[in-house]
Amino acid sequence: MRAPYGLNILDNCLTCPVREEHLFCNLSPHAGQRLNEIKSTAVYPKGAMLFIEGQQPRGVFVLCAGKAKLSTSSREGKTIITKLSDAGDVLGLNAVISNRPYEVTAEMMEPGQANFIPRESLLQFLKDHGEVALRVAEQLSRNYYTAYEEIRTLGLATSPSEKFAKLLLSWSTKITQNDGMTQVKLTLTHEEIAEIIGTTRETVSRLFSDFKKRQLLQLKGSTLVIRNRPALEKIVQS
Amino acid sequence: MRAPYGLNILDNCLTCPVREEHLFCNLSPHAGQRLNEIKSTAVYPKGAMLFIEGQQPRGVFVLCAGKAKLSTSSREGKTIITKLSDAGDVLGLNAVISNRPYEVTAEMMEPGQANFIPRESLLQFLKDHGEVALRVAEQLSRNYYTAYEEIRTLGLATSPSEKFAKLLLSWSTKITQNDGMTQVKLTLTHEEIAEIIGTTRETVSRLFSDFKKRQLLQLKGSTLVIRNRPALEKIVQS
DNA sequence: GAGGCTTCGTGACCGCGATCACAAGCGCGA
DNA sequence: TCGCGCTTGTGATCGCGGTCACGAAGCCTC
Repeated sequence: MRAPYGLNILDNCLTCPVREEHLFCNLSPHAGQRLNEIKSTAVYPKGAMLFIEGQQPRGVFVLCAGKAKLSTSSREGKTIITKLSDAGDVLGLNAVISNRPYEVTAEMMEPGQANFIPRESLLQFLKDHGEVALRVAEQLSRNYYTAYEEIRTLGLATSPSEKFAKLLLSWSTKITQNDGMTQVKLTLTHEEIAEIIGTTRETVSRLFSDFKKRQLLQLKGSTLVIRNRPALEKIVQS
Repeated sequence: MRAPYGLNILDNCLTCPVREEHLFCNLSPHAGQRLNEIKSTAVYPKGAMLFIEGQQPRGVFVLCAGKAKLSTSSREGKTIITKLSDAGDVLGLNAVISNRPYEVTAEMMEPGQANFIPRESLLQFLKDHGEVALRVAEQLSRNYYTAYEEIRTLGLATSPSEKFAKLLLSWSTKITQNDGMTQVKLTLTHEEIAEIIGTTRETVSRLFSDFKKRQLLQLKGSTLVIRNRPALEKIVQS
């Protein structure tokens, strides 16, 4: 079975083998059944907007395949990326729970697939299944921690190099290599990195040059090799 | 009845007349009763730390009287204040729900009183009363929004003056005067304001002078008068 | 393979705000 | 009331990073 955008449709992406902490995994059979009834699956091309900052919350999206970036921007056009999401993440939960407008824009960075659960159905579902409500609370709590980390980064780290080092480390912890080094596939443009750490494209460019010169990292094509983690950690130190 | 620190002890500060959205208000009689059993009340002097960043979560504090500041700091000693709390606020909820260390330090800014609910008791209470769990989710969602606003402020507003204006406006919306102007009791030091907007004490001093010169605000003793809201809003514009 | 669009590298400049330093104001307790 | 310590005002300096400007290098389409 072949979907648009060269993507294989996943049969039921609510059952996620990977993420233990996933909101809708390991539900009771009854709850799982009910969830399947109220969800609907759709496929999105690169650049698709799942929802846009300021819109009334229609519902949540459970990302099954593909990556999405969450961002917010000021009137003057300055944009910051607050989170990169991938399969398993639940998007729009805060807005739905608190019935406020989506606080961020969710844009697909590559073709992907997501389950949509309308707001009213979800709220009813949570009322009927109290045990899931507590898991929602836990998920919201995780969201909060992520946001909180962001505050620390933006508020406490003064220099762009500090934030850059922090970002690199956050990438390298995900995929650890057998030897001391770590390599990550670099899918972001300098512009996007700048929007994550709150600086300009040019500064990111200069940071890359600088860090290469200082033997902290290395670029093989689009693969980023972290060569000296301790030194990066020393730059961060917060 | 007279408590230490010149504070009148409140009889039962879980019943709050003011805040409709309060977590533990308007509970079912049974739940309210149960809550009363597991909570304990204490009185704190100015400067008391309810909990400290990094500590294992012992439980939540429901602030009944007094103000508290939530802050986090880096190893180098730089500190940011993430929130000012007053009566009705629930502190430490995120840490308790997700069982992670307290992410901030909560310090009393003036003498006050708080109810303490131990972690285990609270979790059991939430399991027994599913309807309260959903309200916890809503509270967490509000916490998230607050954090999110902070991210926008720190990440999108470039200049200190922008953040300062934003802060002033957030104060002035709370107490509106009959004429165009608003006045607020200023209880924070310049140092603390600096820690809120992420700049230095000197810059805050200069901002005050500057804004006074530009007729945006005025100081009568410790009372801050906002004289030109539209102009402040124009400075913010994000 | 040629053209055009996005992304990236780098130099030059400059202004803002951090830092340091010190004096003056203010409040609070002995 | 005095004096000490916490606050606040303000000047001088300086370096980082934002901004502008341009050219080079990928990369996808036709």
